[in-house]
Amino acid sequence: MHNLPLHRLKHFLGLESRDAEAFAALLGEQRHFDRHDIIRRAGHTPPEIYFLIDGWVASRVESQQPRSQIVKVHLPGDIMGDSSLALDHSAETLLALNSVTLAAVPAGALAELFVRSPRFAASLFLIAQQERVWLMDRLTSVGRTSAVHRIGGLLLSLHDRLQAIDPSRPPSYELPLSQHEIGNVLGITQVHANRSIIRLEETGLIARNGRLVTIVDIPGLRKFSGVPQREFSGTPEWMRMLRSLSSSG
Amino acid sequence: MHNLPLHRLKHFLGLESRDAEAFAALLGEQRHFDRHDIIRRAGHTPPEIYFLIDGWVASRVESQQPRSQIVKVHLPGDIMGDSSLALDHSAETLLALNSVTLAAVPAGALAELFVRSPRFAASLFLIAQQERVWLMDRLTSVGRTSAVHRIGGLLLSLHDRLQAIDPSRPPSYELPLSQHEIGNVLGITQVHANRSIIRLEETGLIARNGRLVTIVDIPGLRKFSGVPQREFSGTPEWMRMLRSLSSSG
DNA sequence: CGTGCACTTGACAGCTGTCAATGCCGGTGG
DNA sequence: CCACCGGCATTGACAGCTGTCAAGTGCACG
Repeated sequence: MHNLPLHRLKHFLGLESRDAEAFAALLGEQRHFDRHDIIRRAGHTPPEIYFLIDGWVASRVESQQPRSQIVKVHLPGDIMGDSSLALDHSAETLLALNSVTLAAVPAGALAELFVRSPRFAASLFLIAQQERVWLMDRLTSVGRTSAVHRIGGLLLSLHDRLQAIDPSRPPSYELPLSQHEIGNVLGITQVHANRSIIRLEETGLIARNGRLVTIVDIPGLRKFSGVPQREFSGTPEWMRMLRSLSSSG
Repeated sequence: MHNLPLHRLKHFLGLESRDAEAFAALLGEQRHFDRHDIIRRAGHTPPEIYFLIDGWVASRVESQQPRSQIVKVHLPGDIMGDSSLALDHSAETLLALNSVTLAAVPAGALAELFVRSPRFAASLFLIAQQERVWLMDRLTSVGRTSAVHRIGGLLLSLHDRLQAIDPSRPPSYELPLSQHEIGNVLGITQVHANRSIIRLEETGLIARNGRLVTIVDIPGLRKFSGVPQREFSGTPEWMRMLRSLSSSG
């Protein structure tokens, strides 16, 4: 049994709230996937969302082949598939990048929680906004920087997010993406991704050992990649007035 | 006095709901801006959001100069500034592209409406998801297609959104963006934007007359640009169970 | 030991950025 | 009214970044 990574939900809810646990109670059976398994294919839309418990998942937009693009790499604690709640046909394919454990929440159960706790609703709203900000940063990186800088930005932002899950973790992690997939995230080809990784390594900002990536110089890489370090507020003032499960039952 | 463009709010709420009007009642005084005026600068975060009543607004992420990137072109009916509700320091600068009329809603008032109408909360959540999907499509366009295709995709998606505001509108509109700004949206330089626009015009898919853009062949341009036509569900089934102002007072 | 997948490297073409000059046009001051 | 000016659009020349094609290497796995 995994210890559920509720850090993202709790970030906006605040520590006194029990809403994260209420959300966890909605989770269905845990499902497991292996690398390259497709969790949900674009076009299908079972009205449910997914909570990523363990492993990495890519969210890929299928434009006309072979122009698909990985728009998000999900890490444990992420909510997945929610961007397709607004669509009749989901926009993204969810693809396991390594061994994955997740659980689903039906949209109806989510709606009930929206009613029971406006604060939970606001929190989910803010998490979606957080995803928008990250997506905007990624668009900026892809739109305005060269391949080497994009790689740096990707490796750094993954580091930042892993750090948020486990602050005691050293600046080093196993990257389960192939270079083809890395290129797919960054909007470059596999061959050019390879060359750019090597050139980034030559700057001394990162080091590699197989797929183990180490950020050697975090401030240096942050400056180099130009990716801003976003500081997301905890529970905003206006959110404290919202009823939470902790105060209603 | 403008007729408020509530089409986007009503899309998910459904016609029987009075929530869109309740939201409209929260709007502060109308404010006016001229082209090039800065509505809100990145870094500042008054806890409020904006409702765009008339005109076009660019949302620009300020990375280290001069690497800023326009991540969204807002049209009437859009909610602006909400992606920064989660941040201590807003990520985006809002910039008037032509004559703009808008009104603000304090975050506190928004929170009250979240409590009074879970259905409104869900609607705002879905609008944020819709923005995520569009942003994902834009990232795909920038990441995986050449400059000519990106221009086509931008012009087509603007057409689609204008069409959603006024379905009777002909496939022709005044584009208030300079070529420098177009390049800034697409992740290319002004010079290359110019060349690409001219090459797109030569395909016969679009026509120009000054800044008046006409989409000559809509299906052709859709195929050419590779931008999918997203169909956003109206009120999803799971949302119908949510209490709305129409049924609670 | 063969097979398949991922990574690496080279050569070359094509797309895009940079630098620079020209033309156009509306607004301003003389 | 006209000269001047600044912003924007257009064009040319050239360099540099990135994609494509192709071949070779290394490694895990059966």
